[in-house]
Amino acid sequence: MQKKSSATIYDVANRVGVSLATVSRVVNGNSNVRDSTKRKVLDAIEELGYHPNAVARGLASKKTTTIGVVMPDVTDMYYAELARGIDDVANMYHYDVLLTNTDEDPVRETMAVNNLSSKQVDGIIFMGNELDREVLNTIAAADAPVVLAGSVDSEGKLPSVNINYVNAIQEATETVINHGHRRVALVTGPMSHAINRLHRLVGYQAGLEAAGIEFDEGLLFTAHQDYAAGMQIAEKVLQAGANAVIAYDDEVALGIMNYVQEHGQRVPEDFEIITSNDTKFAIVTRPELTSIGQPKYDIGAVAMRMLTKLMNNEIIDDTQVQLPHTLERRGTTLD
Amino acid sequence: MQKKSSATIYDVANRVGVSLATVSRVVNGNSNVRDSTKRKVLDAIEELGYHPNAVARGLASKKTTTIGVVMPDVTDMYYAELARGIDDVANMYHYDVLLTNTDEDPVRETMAVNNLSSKQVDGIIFMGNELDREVLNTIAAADAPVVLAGSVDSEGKLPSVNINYVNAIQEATETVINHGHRRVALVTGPMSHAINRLHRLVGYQAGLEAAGIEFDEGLLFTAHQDYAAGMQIAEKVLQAGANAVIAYDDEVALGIMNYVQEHGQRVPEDFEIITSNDTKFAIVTRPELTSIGQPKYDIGAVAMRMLTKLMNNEIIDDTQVQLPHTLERRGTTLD
DNA sequence: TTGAAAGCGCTAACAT
DNA sequence: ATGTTAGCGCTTTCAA
Repeated sequence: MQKKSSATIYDVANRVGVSLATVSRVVNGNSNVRDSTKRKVLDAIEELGYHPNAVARGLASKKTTTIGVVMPDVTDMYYAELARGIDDVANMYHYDVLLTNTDEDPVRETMAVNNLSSKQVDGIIFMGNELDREVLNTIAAADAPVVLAGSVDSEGKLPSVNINYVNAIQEATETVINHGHRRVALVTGPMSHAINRLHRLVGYQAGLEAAGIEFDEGLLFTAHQDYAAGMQIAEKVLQAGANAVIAYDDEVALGIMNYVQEHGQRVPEDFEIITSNDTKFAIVTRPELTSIGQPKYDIGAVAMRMLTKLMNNEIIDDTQVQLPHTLERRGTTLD
Repeated sequence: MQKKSSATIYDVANRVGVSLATVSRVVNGNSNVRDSTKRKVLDAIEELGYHPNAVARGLASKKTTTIGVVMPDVTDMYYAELARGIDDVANMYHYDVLLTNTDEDPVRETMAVNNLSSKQVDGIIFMGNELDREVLNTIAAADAPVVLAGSVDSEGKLPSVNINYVNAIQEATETVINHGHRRVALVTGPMSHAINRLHRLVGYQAGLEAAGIEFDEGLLFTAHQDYAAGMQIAEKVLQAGANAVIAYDDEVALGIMNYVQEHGQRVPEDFEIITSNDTKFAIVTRPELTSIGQPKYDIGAVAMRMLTKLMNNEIIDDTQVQLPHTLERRGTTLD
């Protein structure tokens, strides 16, 4: 099978009788081309079916107009919605997106970033957990800016777009407490992740403290980010005597909801639930999930927009953006 | 800001005192290198922190080890799960994935494919609807093989991985009819899409015919692929006097379920529902959705595997793969 | 406004 | 086993 090698810029130049440079100029919209020649070049491009080779262009210009997106899992609705925001504004600015799933495995996160920089991406959007120093160095060496979307780094120094997790969780915690449910459990991911240790837990504790409730480590739970894990942890949550739960993931929250309901709890009368991501999952069940409202699409979109500026060496006033969050009161809380 | 230009193959060669070719050989695992020099080269690579530039490699070798994935929407769980299967085996074979959302807009599908081929992807996985002739030609010209995943082309000629939609829908239709629900509605996407016209509708009609029920066009409905659309169409479904529905999308099915329940129907006693994609959405509600079971991850994985063979010019016995489907009987059907 | 020419970093014959 | 030498298709000074 022979590659029907497509026309190159050289063929176009030849056809018209101009130099490569001239063709390159019209292709790239450079103004310094006489209208008549421009027209001739355009015609030749049309006739020859010429399409610029982005790889060659990337090598010559050192810009690939490609960015890398590193995320835990596309099938996680939260990240998928961020990814959609990223992709839309990436397209808007004519960037393509190289996508990698890592399942939050630090080893794969590192490999992903290294791989992306060998592909010479112009920038990276990172979603996940800790980006270790080594990786950061790799990125720095590759001179590709990074922005975190819906993620935090423990030093809080990297450009990032988030909501204020501390406040959001605190408000959620206070909400159920105010409804008289004072045994509130917190279900998050591992405390080794900065976002859980430095944000969610802190907000939770602040909520307790505001109500004068002593922190009880026995009400702290860790669960994987899926429905089955929610079902599983729910048993322990109930055993711990909780009558409310703040969950960090909608599928987990749903697992908990179904489990507790099937074990004699009325939701929300006996047991309240607030979830964190307000994905599509939150509204398909009965009752619907009360949730922290996050502008997920916007988090992705703003992160990507910030990245375009970084890639362009533009000055950015604030690289630590916090978008507003809400509390979407629905059926799993009282009132 | 100055790019700390990283080491090139040239630097490594210089350092060791060998030629570019030799370094290239060890980097690419070519056996024709003496062990001692190989070691020296490896050391130099380590010391210099050399990372191969994939763009340069792509230009020289005409292989980018990148494939393109064109899909309607990452936030659609069905496609997200396919994408995960694709990504996993892509990584397994050391390909990177360039992802594009098209919202099933033919214009954007075309643009996406054109763009991907200008980026010189080695192959494309397409999910969506009709790939028009023009686009197909573009791809052919780019010499990049394409395989459809969870999608069909009206001519049925492109390499593809699917389930047997006709049989699956027919079985679903017969199932509810056997339960005595003979007014069964079909909710799909637009009939302009081959998969609806040539597969789903056909299976539905076959199911009716097997039961000796006459086809009633009034029980045919079109809805967007989301929850709100399901809610909306449900009203009409009820007005049409249906007592069962076969839906092509889980979110749509959920919208229908919630609507009909809120309008006096008991599910499944009065009204049965069978959905098609068996995504995570199917099991989080009460009742859980009865669904056609599709090996979504595998559809993606197998499609990607097939693509690797195609990119490798390997002989493939069957380019029209149909994976087995099931019927997952859950709470929205009787028995 | 246009052209000439030197790369970008690497692979792949072809020699040796 | 290793080196030489052309490119790959394009951008980008620098001249004209």
